[in-house]
This record gives sequence, structure tokens and C-alpha cells, in this order.
Amino acid sequence: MTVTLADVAARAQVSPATVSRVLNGNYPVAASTRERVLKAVDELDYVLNGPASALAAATSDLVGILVNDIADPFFGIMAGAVQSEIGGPGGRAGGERLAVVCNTGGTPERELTYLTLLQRQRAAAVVLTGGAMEDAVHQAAVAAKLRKLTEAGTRVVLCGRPPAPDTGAIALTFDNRGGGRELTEHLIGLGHRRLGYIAGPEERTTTRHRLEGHRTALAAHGIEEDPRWTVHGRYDRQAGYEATLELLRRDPTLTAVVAANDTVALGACAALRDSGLRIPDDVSVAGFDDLPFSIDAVPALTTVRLPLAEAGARAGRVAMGREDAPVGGIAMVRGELMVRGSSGRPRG
Amino acid sequence: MTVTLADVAARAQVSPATVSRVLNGNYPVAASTRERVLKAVDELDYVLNGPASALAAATSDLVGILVNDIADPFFGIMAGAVQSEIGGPGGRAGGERLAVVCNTGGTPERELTYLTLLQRQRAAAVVLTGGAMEDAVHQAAVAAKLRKLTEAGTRVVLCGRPPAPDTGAIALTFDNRGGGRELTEHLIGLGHRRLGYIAGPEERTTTRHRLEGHRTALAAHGIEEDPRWTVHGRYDRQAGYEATLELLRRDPTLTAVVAANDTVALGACAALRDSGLRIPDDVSVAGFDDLPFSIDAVPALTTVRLPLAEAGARAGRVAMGREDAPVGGIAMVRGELMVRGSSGRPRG
DNA sequence: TTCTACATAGAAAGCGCTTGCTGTACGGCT
DNA sequence: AGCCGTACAGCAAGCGCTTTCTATGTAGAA
Repeated sequence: MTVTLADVAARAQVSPATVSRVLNGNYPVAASTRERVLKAVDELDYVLNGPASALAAATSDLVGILVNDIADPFFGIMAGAVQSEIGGPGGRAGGERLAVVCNTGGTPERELTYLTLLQRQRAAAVVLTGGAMEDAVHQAAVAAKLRKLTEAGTRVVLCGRPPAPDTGAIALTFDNRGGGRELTEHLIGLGHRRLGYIAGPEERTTTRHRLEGHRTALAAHGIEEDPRWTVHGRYDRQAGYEATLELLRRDPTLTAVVAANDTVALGACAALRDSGLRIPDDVSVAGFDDLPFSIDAVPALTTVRLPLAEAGARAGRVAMGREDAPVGGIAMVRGELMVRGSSGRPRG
Repeated sequence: MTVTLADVAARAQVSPATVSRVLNGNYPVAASTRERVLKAVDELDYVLNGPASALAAATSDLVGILVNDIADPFFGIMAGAVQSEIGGPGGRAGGERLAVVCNTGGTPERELTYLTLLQRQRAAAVVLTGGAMEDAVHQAAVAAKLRKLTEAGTRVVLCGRPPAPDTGAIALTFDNRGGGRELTEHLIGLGHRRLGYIAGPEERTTTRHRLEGHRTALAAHGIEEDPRWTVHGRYDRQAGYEATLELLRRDPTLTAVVAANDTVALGACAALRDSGLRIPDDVSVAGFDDLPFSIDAVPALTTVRLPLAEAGARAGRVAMGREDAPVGGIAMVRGELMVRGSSGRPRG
């Protein structure tokens, strides 16, 4: 039925061992022999059996990339960058690795299950992207899993995610706190004193860090925050829309709305427009991430650019061992404030 | 070092065969025995060796999803939907399958290499999304590969891609031609007679089909097309921006611009604005796909909604054998015209 | 009681590949 | 000429699991 190494060996008149070595290229084989083998491979249309070789060699060429939401460009951009460096087909690297993107949907269970699945496949490396859950139980479970993975020789890299101490995982963490602070300071600098904040889901580290940055800026400028000024919601457009209406209801005198990310900000813009408010004349809006579409919003979104592609690429290189891990296994990746049309001086 | 089935068997005082059967649950095992085994599994923190079981069972639980660009929501949405039905962790289905998303970057070589890699892994199913290349040589190579996959028992589904005859692959094809025609007819109905068209890369089937639909509409209404009215470019924002400037240069009297997709349309909008033209008062704009951000453009984009999530979900179900394939192995998935603010009557 | 049937559990033969070790032949060295 | 180092090629032992076939114990049938 299916062609095996032995078939190729028979046709090339060599031993299976030789065929294996030709295919793996890590052992001297005479040029003439190699040619004969390759010819046989070609003629028989032979395709290596992945599981079998993974079993025999005790390694696999799978690299896992965990993302919260594959439909969200935030993750898509990082995943694409990781993959380009993993050296999948066409990548820079030599060996052909299968980069597999796993969609966790942001739920703890799926995250764990995928990690187990990757462990089961004896993945060569795993890259986890995006913020983590705050839940201590789940964090411990993930940490334990990560430790097991690194102990088994799988390289684990966290990209845009807080460090996981004592797991052997390398972290490239986004400076969400710093970015959040800078963004709010920009708005304060413009004269805003009443700022609404649309935060993400409470249980995510990203949410908390950005919010902390925001509050640090407020505190630094002696602005006392009204609890009504913060609303939590999902990281999507609709949540931004609804949260904005809620903010407006709670305090119609707000002059700025800071959103958890660009997608949410877009929803906020829509809500403001639908409420008859102009941006930035009546209300300024700010996002986070600087996704590609942010510049196309009208007015273009003031936001914090996160170097998603660069961070992803670096994570990929580190995962492949082609770049040294940062000292201490932790690197802080900073964002850059992008001031655009959606923020301006408050009226009056 | 690593825990194996035998270790579990020893601890549970049963044979490896029994442990395997408990884990796979396809053979009667006494409840008391099962419990003992599961306890041992738990205590030893045993994780099945994927490659080994794939080798022994001659099947794997990998499902491949090929996308052109993982950072593009067009693909992300489909991939996410496929995955949700594949029954990866948390999915509806029973068995735990690893859905792997492979980023081909739209290049023929990577597409083929990924298919080989999946073949090598003995993937349970493969879903190919997005348009195909027009290149006959490559199409033949892909067709041959698909045939080999289906022959080996891998279910192959094409999602939003033209059928591949005689390969055993099931196709859910988007009606790009019909959508393109409907869209242009809408503009013609508004009174437009001079319509620019920003097409995608020439070598993609999607590009050709949408363009053909556009031309069919023009022809049906007796509008003779000026060759200067069509510009080709990549499927991205910048291409849309540049192509629009080029169109304007070639013929400043155009009253509408039809873009290959929404992303391109956004670039077109930016170019028009930067040229001092108002949308839709001076020039109408139309996109294709109806990606989530299209509604947030200002004005909101007139476009053709493709049921990406539905099609992806269906592809996933078909790939898992949980839904019957369409008769003839081919289904046409229609788009829906979404008329929004970016299209209006031409001036004058 | 003896025989048959059923429900489980185990033994063992692979699945297709990798790799350490063992030949073997040839060229160059003394 | 005799020896050794080098360059290949092959042998064979697994890698960790699945699964067929067989063995065993028990219960019900005769």
C-alpha cells in the first residue's frame, strides 16, 4: 500500500539505514549512493512517515503557537511573525518544521488541553502569545505544564505575556503598564481631566496592567478617579460600543475615552458618532496596539503601537535557539505612543 | 526518564494492553480495573506519546488548515470557525484533535510543502482556504498532492476555493463572480458609468472571478470598459492606496472605485480623502468580504458579505465527517450585497 | 456436574523509522 | 609488503504504542 523506507531501500539497492541517512543528511553518504536513493525516493513518490521518525528519533518538528483568538489580527500578526522565523516551509531556517497555531479562545481549559496535546506530540517548541489569566489556580496549572515541557526539552517562549517564574520559559513581555501610562499622560497633557476607561475582561493580566498604567498617570497628575469612569467588557467592538454608551450615561461630561485596545476603541468611536458627538472635538478617543486598521479610522486613532511582528519574530528565533534568550529570561518590550487625529484638546 | 505506558501498567498492576484500552476506550475494561489505571495515570502524570500511538494505530489526530495570510482576518475568521468544529479542545466533537493552522503566505511552494508535511504527519483531514493560483503547473502539482492525500484516507476540504476535479476533495466555493456582478450592478443602478476597478494579484483565481463578475455587469448594461480603469495590486491597504492614485491619474472623471476586497477598499478611501475627494459625494467606493472593520469605516463600506464563519464551520464539519458532503462534492456559497454609506449617486 | 458462552486481561507481533556499533574496502603510510 | 586510518554501508536493536489472538475465570445452560 503505502511506500516505506524499506521499499525505497530495495529499489535503490541499499539498506534502509542508508536511505534514512540520505534523507536526514547527518551522516556521510557517497554522492553516487545518495543520488541513487534520491532517484528511488522520487520514482516511488516516497513521503517520510512523520510519527515513525518522531518516535524513533524522540523528537518532532512541530512547533506550537497558542493564541487567544485567531480571527483577531493582534494574534494573527504575532503568529505570522513567529511562524516566519520558525522556518516552516519557505522560512529562513533550514529544517522543515510544522508551525501549528492553536486557538485557545482565551479559555483556561483549552489552553491547558492544547499544551497537553503539544506535549503529547513532543513539540520542539511552544510559543504562548497574549495575556494570561489572573486566576491563581489556572496559572499554577499552566506553570506546572510549562515546567514539564521545558524539562522534556521543549523550548517555551512567552510572547506578550507576563513571565512565568521557575518554569524555564523565556518571556518577551509587553510593557502594557508603561504604554497605558504614557497614553493617559498624553491626554492629560492635552487638558483632559475627566477620562472614561473601557477595560478588557477583569481576569486578564493585560487588562489589569493597562488599567494600572492609566491610573498611575491619573494619580501622578493629581486627578482623582471617579469609579463610574471605568467599565469592563470583552476585547471586541461591540463591547466598546456598549461600554461607551454606558460611560456616557454615567457621566456625560467626560471629555476622553481610553479603550482597552483598538478594536474596542473603534466600537467607542461608533457609539460616540451615533450619540451625535464629534471626535475629537467633543470627546477624544484612544486605543492600544496600533493594529493596521487603526490608521484608517476617521479620525485616525491615537494609540500605543506594540511591535507585534518584531516581538513575534524574536520569539520565533528564541524558540528555535537562533537567538540568545534575554538575560534573566525576561525582556520587556516597550510600546510607542502614536498621536493621531482621534485625540485633541477638550472643548472649553 | 519520561513515563511510558509500561510504567503506568506496572503501577496499576495490569498489562500495557489494558492501559492502552482504558485510554482509548474502545474495548471493554472492568470498571475497577479502569479506575486503577486512571489513578496510576494521574499519579504518574502520564502523557501519551503522540507519535508512537500515531505510528501504531496508523492514524493521527492532526487536522491541517492552510491559509494564505494568518494576519488577515479574512483567513483568521475562517480558520477559527474550522477549528471550532474540528473539535479541538473545547470544540463540540468528542476526540481531541490538534487543529494546525499553516501560513502559506500565498506562495505555491509553501502550499505544497505544507501539504507534504501534513501528508508526512498522516493528518486526519486538511482544509485549504482562500483562492488558488492560476498557474497550471502548480495547480496540477497541488491536485496530485490532494489526490494522494484523499487516497491515503485524509479528508480534504476546499473552503472558499475553486473545486479541484478528480482529487476527491470536497469544495465549498465562494460565488465571487456573482458577488462581483451584483456589487457592480448596484453601482450602475445608482447611475455610475465610469467605474475604476482595483483588482488583486493577477495569478489568483479570486481576483479573476471577481473581475469577471464586474465585467459581466458592465457588459450587461452596455457599458464599454476602458482598459485604463483596471489596476492590479496586492490584497492589502497600501496597494489599494496606490492603485487609487493611479486610477485617478489615468482618469479623474471616475465616479466609483470597486476594490478587490475590503482591505484594499480602505486604502482606496484613504487615497481619495488625501486627494481631497469626498466619499460618496465625489467618488463611491465598494469592497468585498465584509470584514468586521468594514462597518467602522467612515462612511461605512458598501461591500459583499461572505459568510466566512459559516463556510469555515461547515468545512470543519465536513472534514470531520460530521456533515455530509454536498452533492457532487461541490457547493456554491453565495455572498450578500451590503449597501452602506460609501456608495451613492454620482454627482451631476 | 460438565459444557458453552461471555467478559476481561495478557502475550506478542508489529507500525516505520533512527542510530550505535560492526564490518569492509581502499588509500596512504612506514 | 604490512598496517592503519578513513569513508562508507549494513545489522539489528529499539522508540512507545495498538491490536489480534489467545488464555483465563466465571456464569449460565444442559
